[in-house]
Amino acid sequence: MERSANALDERSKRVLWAVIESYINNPGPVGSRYVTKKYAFGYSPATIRNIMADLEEMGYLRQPHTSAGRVPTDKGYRFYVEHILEEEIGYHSDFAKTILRRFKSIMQDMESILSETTKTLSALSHYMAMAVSPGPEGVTLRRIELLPYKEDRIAVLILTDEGIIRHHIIKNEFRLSASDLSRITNFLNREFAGYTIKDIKEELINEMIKDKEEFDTLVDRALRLCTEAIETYGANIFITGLTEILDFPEFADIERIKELYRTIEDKHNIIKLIDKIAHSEGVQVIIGTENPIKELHTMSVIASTYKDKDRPAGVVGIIGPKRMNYISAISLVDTAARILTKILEEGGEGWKRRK
Amino acid sequence: MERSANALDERSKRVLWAVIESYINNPGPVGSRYVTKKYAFGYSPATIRNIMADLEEMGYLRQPHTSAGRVPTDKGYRFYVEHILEEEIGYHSDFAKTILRRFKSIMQDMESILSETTKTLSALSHYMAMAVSPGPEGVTLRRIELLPYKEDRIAVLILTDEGIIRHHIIKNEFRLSASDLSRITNFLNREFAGYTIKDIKEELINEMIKDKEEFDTLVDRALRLCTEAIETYGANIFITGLTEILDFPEFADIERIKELYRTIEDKHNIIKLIDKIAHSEGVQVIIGTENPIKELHTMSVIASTYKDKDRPAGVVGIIGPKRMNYISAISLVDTAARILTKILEEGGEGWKRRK
DNA sequence: CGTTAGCACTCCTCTCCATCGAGTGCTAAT
DNA sequence: ATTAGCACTCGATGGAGAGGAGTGCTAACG
Repeated sequence: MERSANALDERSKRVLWAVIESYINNPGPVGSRYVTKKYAFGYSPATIRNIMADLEEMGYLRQPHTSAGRVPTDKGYRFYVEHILEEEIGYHSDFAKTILRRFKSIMQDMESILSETTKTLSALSHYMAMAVSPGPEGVTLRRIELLPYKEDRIAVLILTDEGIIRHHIIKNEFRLSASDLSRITNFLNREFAGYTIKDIKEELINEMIKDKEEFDTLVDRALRLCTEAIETYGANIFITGLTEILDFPEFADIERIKELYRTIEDKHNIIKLIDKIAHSEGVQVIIGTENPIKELHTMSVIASTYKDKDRPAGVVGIIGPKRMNYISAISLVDTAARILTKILEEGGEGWKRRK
Repeated sequence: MERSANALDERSKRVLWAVIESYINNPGPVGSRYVTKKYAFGYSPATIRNIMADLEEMGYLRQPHTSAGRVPTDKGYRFYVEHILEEEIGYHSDFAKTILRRFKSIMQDMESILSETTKTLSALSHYMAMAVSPGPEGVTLRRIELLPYKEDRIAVLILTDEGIIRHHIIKNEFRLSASDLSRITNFLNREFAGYTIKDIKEELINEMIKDKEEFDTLVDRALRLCTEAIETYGANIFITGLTEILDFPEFADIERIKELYRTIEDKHNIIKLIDKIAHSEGVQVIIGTENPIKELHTMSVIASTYKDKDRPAGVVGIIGPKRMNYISAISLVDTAARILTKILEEGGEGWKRRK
């Protein structure tokens, strides 16, 4: 009955698949009899038990306690999603329709779109949804405006190609007049428009401050002013739909909820996760302990990057229990990423109206 | 032993006070013996029992079940906070210091300040904190800017006296040029600066659209454009610190947490609550069933309005279990409201630097 | 007449234990 | 290799009983 440690024959695969599907559809360990009833394999429970014992030995399943049914391990889920990912991922047209309809009515800045996306995504998937806006390296400055605000304040408006808008208030340290500001604005746009925020932040400003002696004081002041506004630029994280997953039996334990809530409230935590996803191609599935965030070891994350000019811009995804409907979740996330990529593409040409 | 239905003699008051304080300090019904031990009244438990029975009859206390200790009713808490409110409310200087220190470093727009305020408030009180930014009727337009953005988009920037900044993207339906926009901007500022958003929304625009024939088409277009941007203006609600109250024994029940979370996630819900508070003077305490929101019947809300030009602008407050430390919570909320009022006052004169 | 000691009683909470049932692992038969 | 049969394990369920906190009542007291 010995079989090589990692090779799964066809029959084992089918049983493993059956166990995982059963477990996803209703919680609680799945037993050998249930599998034989639900899936007509043509084997008796005893045979299935043998196979399940093998699968356990190989690390795909485990027993919560002796004489309970089997439950998939992270390795088991991994097997399951690998097979899903091999298939063509279905474009989720319901989702696409819903979300495009919403966008048509708002047609707002990118971050409003991301916020709407997470809402739609969590409503349709019944899991938590998250989205991350492009970071400094993925955002190209289109226009910067310095406007006189209050007596000693200036409002800085940053408009980007990606449809992200940020405003910022800075002190008018040098008591610059409206016409000064207008001149500075022109200068800034001439110098910096078309560069990414990251480039502006790291290279240009440093460089120009270095040989500032060559410039007149107004330019020097312009650089100092916009430094503060530029430096605060950071990606925004949107997370919605905690209520959606609250009813899953895996959150019957109150400590779990508290832990989860604390984890997502601390958004810096999520950054770690994003890095892992941002530089990979296609839909990423992170199961349980594969997650760098310890608090999410009981959860699965499905995420994908959306792109701008063929470079990864931001991340969109779903967070749910490990026992989640991977097929529909993967399809939803993939669709979301495609839509966001499309919006950015069209945005580059001026956000043409969809027909 | 009968005594008139609502009059509390001095001794009863002292006992009631003792029971409530005991209950606030540690959960679980408080018994007659505990009271005599902890507070040296000079009476035996039996006497206290009699008094407590009277207090129960009058509706200030109740028994969770026969032969348990007493627990305050909402009426009991009401008695308690009325006495607190009669006293001079202590200015919470720790809080004031902390928050002013933070503001000094950010010195940002009003909504960032509100966001920071809730964070500090929840961290210091260990309850949930909320804040509401001024609504359309409390916000005076200082400046509006229309900037060409993408090919067929215009970015609208709204700057207000209260330090609230909003940006909005609208369609450039009329293919207006940069110089058109600049002329429109001038026109809008000339006409509307100094009015509240509400006034602009309701009266001015309607009026001007009515006799639009008298105006040239550019003005007509200007009005239409800014209508959309103005109309979306709404108050923002900030709520932080759910994690702070998660550990209180009243949330040992998982359903309670879910319910609470759903309640605060639906921000429209909170609006109802705000109305009740916004038009009252001083610190408001809303105990349990006094709350118009049914889901908050097990909670208490402590809130106060902050003002701008002597008119109520927004609301800041704390949400916690009924069994909460009212004395410190009231002091914190009062201090927060005063600070925000002060910031708005100073903002009116140009956000002068604090010395 | 208010106050107090004493005592029976109530009701919650915790723990223990028996039962039940689902599901396994093993063995022997096919 | 597969299967039927069976003993066994372990969690879940629920009832019984002990323990304890606290009350309400009564009768005695100053």
